[in-house]
Amino acid sequence: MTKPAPKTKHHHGNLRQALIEAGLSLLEEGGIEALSLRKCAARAGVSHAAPAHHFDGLPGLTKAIGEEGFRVFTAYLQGYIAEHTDPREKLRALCRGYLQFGLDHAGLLKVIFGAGLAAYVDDKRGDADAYQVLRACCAPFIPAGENSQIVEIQVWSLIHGFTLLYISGEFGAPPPAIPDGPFDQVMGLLDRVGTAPAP
Amino acid sequence: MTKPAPKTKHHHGNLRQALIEAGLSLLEEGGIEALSLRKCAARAGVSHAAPAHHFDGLPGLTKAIGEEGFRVFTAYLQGYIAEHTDPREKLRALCRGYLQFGLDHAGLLKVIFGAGLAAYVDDKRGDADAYQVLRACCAPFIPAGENSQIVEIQVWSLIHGFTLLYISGEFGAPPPAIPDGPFDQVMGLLDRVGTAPAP
DNA sequence: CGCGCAAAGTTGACAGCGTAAAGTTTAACT
DNA sequence: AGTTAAACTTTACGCTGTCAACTTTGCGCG
Repeated sequence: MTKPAPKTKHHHGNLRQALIEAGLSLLEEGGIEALSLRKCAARAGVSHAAPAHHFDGLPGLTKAIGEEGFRVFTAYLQGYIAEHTDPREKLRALCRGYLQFGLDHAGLLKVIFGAGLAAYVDDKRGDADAYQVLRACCAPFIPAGENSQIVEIQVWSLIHGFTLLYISGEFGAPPPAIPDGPFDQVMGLLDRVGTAPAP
Repeated sequence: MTKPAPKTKHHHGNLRQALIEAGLSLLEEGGIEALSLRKCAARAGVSHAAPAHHFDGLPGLTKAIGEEGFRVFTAYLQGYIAEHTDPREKLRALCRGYLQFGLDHAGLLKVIFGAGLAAYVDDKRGDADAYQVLRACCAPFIPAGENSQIVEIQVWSLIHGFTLLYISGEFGAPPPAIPDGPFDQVMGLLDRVGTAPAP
């Protein structure tokens, strides 16, 4: 399948990517508990010490997996907001994509936010990463002359907290498909974002 | 200090509690990474297999530590809301206590929410646990005839997400004391909780 | 009163983990 | 063709959780 890197292929031919994909599949199958350096190596068909030549230990491999996962995460958000034009619906769709990513890839979400998101954000890529997508969706709701970060942090905190609590079962066993009613009700708080406070 | 359990003291005299407290101190010193069954045993002065007689392995010890931590967490929330009577300020104080607990005991917070909060909630204790405190603080803002859970979930999600993102450094390195301005601005979203949607 | 028995704690072993050092293969480049 | 460095393997070490077997302790019951 994916072989776009003909740089060096002494023995294996594009290990590194094979290790990352092994890690991703381990993550899907057994959650974050199941992720281990040695199992990634075994699944890629190399010895347990081979990854050391491509990553800086387990933290390095985990970071690389997180970077890959962050791209998937970004694609989720972009895919969900794509079908909407109204700013409010767009913001709501962003949150739905956030939650759905958490449901589909719970282990990956923990990897991404386990090391601090800053490790994956590449400022040079412009609006191609998840935080820039959030930023763009929040922009229409920023009151004139106010700190833009406030709204972003409000939205991010709300959906991030909801997603983590939801997938860890705090609101009851989560069905794989998001029930529209309750989700929309909770996210109704977003309708107040950026508006004047109630009297 | 704490010796309220003279049940059995064959050799050690209240191991179990000693193991829990060892785990708590390990958590404070080295975060969740530093918590291990063998280190707890060593710190309590017993062999590495001793904990098996008191807990069901590491998961069992972790759960017990989480229960203890949950009591501290509850005390934080109660302490912070105690000094306020206005419902809005009470709700804000609750959130401040939540965040401050996360700052003071980051490892403990991860233990508590790592296994699902439901493991620690004891319904019989009435309003003495953290969720009941949250419930009580949300009660004044529930619109007549509406599902009370919605507001609770909104508040919980917002402060939970904010706390986790804050302590993991997503908003920049967190100072140990919460800066009032930004915190109040973000929590300003709470002022819209339970009010009619904006036109 | 003393005996037994179960609870509490110790010791030793095992598999799995991450990591480091040393050795071997392989490919590329002069 | 020979050298050199990267890629990979092998071996080993310390740490982890868990299990089984053994020793000690002290309570309760005949």
